Amino acid sequence: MFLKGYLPYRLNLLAELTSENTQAIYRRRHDLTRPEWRVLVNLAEAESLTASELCERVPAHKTKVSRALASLEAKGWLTRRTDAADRRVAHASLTLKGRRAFNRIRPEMEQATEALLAPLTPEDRQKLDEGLKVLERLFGQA
Amino acid sequence: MFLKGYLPYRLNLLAELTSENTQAIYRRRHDLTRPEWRVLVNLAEAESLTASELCERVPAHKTKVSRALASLEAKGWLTRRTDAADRRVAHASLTLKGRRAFNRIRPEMEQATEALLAPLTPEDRQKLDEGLKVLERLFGQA
DNA sequence: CGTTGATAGTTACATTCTCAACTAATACCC
DNA sequence: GGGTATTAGTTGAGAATGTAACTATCAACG
Repeated sequence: MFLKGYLPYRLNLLAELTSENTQAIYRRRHDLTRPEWRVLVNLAEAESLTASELCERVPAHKTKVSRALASLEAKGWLTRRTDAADRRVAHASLTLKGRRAFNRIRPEMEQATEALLAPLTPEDRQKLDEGLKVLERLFGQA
Repeated sequence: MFLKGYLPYRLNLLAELTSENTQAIYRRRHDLTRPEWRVLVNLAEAESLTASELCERVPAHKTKVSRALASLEAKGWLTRRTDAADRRVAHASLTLKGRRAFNRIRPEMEQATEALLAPLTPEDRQKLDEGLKVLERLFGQA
């Protein structure tokens, strides 16, 4: 069958299957969209970021980032202060509440992924990683 | 950084990057959604399929398949006839017009993917394929 | 038969995404 | 400086998606 050997199809399908468990965690259990979750992760690792910087890192379109920031701000998980030198720019950083939320969610996410990959041998994991690295190099993500 | 080594993130990102070119083809150039495109492919390879069969093969939720079928039928690319024995069931099959459309789009899709992967050596491709197969076996898709 | 429960597929509603237009602030350049 | 073009970020309209409810048909069991 055509699609079965077709790279974009294979990747999309595997991405969906792999994301099912983890999505359930941030969506259902913590009421976050994927952009919100990713913004949270990036802010947790960066002290403070502007919307543009988040667009690059997430990565996502600016409208998604903008709405994710607004939603997380409404939750009280982050605050924004406008840059003194360039008043178009706002620096977002997690509040204590946001940091705690991340620290609660992160291990749940890691556990879910580890549970999913539990049946894989170290050799399998190695092969998987190498395969993905091929593409990451291709896209300059490596 | 946490996400960079995180499998669901890596897969989703690679899937998105890989799909960009090909999506542009079926979306912009041929005005098809992804479910529509996948239904088209599956019907092109199967003579005739019910909505349920398509749900399994695409794979997709029945609402997506239902809408894709309705849309492709409106385009005149497929017809449906209700099963004689079970009148809940409808068998969809491509019209000549639908078949021709698929034959037009398919090589464009293959070319786009091949262009994307052109920089990869045979060893790279081998590694990529093996990595994906690890996951496909995990999910029983192999 | 007739009631109850399952199944195939569609429809409705709420959420999310995409894309374009918009506002506000800054940079460029004569 | 004053006009024009860029840039940061937000908002709005329409498409696509997810979830649940719905219709129609069939199966099972008394």
